[in-house]
Amino acid sequence: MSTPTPPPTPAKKDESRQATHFIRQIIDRDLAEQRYDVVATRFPPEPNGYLHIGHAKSICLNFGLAESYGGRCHLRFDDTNPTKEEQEYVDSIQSDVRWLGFDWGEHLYFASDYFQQMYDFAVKLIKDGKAYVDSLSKEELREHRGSLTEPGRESPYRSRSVEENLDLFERMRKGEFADGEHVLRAKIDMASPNMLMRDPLLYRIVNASHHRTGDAWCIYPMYDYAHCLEDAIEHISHSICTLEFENNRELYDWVLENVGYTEPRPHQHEFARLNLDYTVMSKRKLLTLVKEGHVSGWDDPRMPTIAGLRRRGYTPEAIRAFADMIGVAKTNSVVDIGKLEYCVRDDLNHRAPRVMAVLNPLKVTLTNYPLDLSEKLDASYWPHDVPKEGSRPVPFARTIYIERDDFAEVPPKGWHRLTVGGEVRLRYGYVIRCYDVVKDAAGEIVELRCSYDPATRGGASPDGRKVKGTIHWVAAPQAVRAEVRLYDRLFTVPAPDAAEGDFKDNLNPESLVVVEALVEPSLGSAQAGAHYQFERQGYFVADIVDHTPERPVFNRVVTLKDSWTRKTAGPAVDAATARREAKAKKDQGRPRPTKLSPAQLRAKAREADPQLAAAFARFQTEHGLSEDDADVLTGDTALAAFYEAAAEGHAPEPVAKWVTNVLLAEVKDRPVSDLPFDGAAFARLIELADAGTVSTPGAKAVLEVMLKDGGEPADIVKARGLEAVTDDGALQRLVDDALAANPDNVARYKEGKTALLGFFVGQVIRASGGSADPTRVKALVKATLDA
RNA sequence: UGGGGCGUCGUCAAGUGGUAAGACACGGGAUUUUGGUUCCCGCAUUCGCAGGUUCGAAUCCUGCCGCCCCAACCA
Repeated sequence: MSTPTPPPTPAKKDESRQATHFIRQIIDRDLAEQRYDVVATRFPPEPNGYLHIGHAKSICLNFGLAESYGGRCHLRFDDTNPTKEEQEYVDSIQSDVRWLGFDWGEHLYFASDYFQQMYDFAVKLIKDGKAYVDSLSKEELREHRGSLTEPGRESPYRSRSVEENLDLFERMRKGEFADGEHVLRAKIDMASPNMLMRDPLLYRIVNASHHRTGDAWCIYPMYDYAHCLEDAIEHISHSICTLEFENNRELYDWVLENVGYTEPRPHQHEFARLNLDYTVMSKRKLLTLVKEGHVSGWDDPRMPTIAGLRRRGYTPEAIRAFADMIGVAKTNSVVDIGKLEYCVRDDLNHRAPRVMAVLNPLKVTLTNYPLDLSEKLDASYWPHDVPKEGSRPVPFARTIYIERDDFAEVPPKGWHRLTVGGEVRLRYGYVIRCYDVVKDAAGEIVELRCSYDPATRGGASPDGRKVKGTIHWVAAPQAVRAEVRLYDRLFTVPAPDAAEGDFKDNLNPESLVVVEALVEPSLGSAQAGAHYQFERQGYFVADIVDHTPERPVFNRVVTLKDSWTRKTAGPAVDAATARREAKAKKDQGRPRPTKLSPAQLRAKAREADPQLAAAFARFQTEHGLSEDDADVLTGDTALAAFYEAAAEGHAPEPVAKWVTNVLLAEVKDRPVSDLPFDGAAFARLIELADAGTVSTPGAKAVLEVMLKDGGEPADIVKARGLEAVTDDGALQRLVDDALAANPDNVARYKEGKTALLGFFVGQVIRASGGSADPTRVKALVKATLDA
């Protein structure tokens, strides 16, 4: 034997990769600005169901962030609704998070532990006149809330005195009222365009026993009131949640500010939740599957729950790799379930020993094998490319079983397996040849009669003969019977929750197929939870619940990638398309308010203000501006005035372009009236650029300075040395340097990659500190390159 | 009186005025006693569409289009 192949060096893969996503950028910024001393995140599940793979994404994000920034991550149960929450869920959640490989240390918290503090804050809000007890019925409340397009109406109880509110709220707490009789609301704004700000409910009466606080409380805080307080009480720095809470952020901030929290305080950031195709992810739907018995429980191996994936045989490492792979962003997306499968294969490949198991047995008799011979063949647990040691003896016999699929009477083109008159190698065994097929009365093949070649023991080919196929097998006398559960995706369509009708209509009837398999004897001693690769078939795990030495039970985690049968792959509608189509159907006829565009807003402003309307007309007739430019410049008075001042005594057209394209981009939402310079100064800057005294990028640099400190453009140009460099000699030297520094790109340019021209121009302009005149640089670069 | 978000390859996803990263999937080849693994190679002249600004635009401006979220005493 030569030296064992060294393990592949992971260096290449690991060196650069610290995924930087928008949340990391926010944290980096906050840390740089010293807003927080430590990064503190939290994973805040409500204990009303089992965790699923979507939660795993959030767990990996929150705990991963804390770990990588040397901070902490809390596990906090958001248990503010006693009617839905149970201790069973509290326990399962903790065990799932731990199984995934994360540790909250001493930071285990419950929202219910803060009920008194939250109550006290509510009293403060009442005393400050910022909260009131409302006594409207549920229906009245809804009516008063208005709609997406109409403002709400204030409740008649909104003006109750502080004393009355205090009294009522205390009596609510004491249990003097029935469910729904009163609520505590924040006094914000019933006309807010954000529905959540229309005097949101803070507390409701729920006469129910809580799984932790028992009957100590009969009023419970609402999510929007409670969650931000939980974060603040725990000194969370970055409160990360999913996109559907974007609208809640305004209320999150309102509550914290109005109960008196000041910076540094927690801030909420939202990312896109995970969607996977061919499954459902909502707790409600998962609960339905469990309750109606479509699956065996929360830990059914077909469920996307952590418990289900664990039982299926997924590893924490695979799930974490998956979380890394899919990234963190704000785009609503649906991830291909193939990525999850890739991750578990990739992980199991190097940790699952190879064994042989026949799922659908076909009897084979080796008619020239001595009747009295009994031998054991040595079979490695690992393929040549997994750097691990270990093997087991596998008994061989005159009668063996092979996979029914590995024989074909009429083989398709490209068949590598057994056929009549053909040869195939038995893995670690012998080369055999089939010469006869035995069928029963129904025409079903019941046995193959083959000969074996004694010279090929161990699968060798001493005569150099080419044997294309190698198949797995088990010796009949020693074969062990095992239950094998073949799992497949739970649904037959990529977006089951979007399709028409009930999502359960799309359940895959073949998501579980149980077979009685014959496995090699070494599997008789398999331990529950142990992973194996059944060669050529897939990865399997000894079921952690049902597997026993007497009755082995294996779950299929995932099949092997199969480039032979794959060519029959179906058309595959992608999930996003399916969802979209279904949604379009659902939405038909439902009135939706349409958002006013900026153009409409500007038109409205002009309608309301005759001065603006006049300016709009004047800019077109007197200044000769296009309707578009005139429109943009007359959305508000300040901008119109700024432009008009700048245009005074200058050519209007370039001024309009500079204002709309350059200035607007820089000031964003800041009103131009706040600028530390006026239109006239801006006009002088444009003149400098027009005259070629400064280049365009140079002028933008000047504008940066003016935006910050004001000042006279010409002075800034002089002070910063921003005069345009137009001296060809100096420019040529810079060009030569840039070309010399990038020989590869010069070569690629000459091969036809002309897009690189911009690259070289950029290099030269950068080298000049932004003062080189781009037009000249471009000409020089091109001439030099083409020479 | 509506508001808040999002559109970059089949699927995820970098990119923040100067060469459209990477991964999965897919196609081809090499190695292979697993039709597995591994290794090479290929795979967006273009970033929802259209105008504009700029020497140069996925990135800036304008318009249009599409998608998601909000009217629970759920979270």
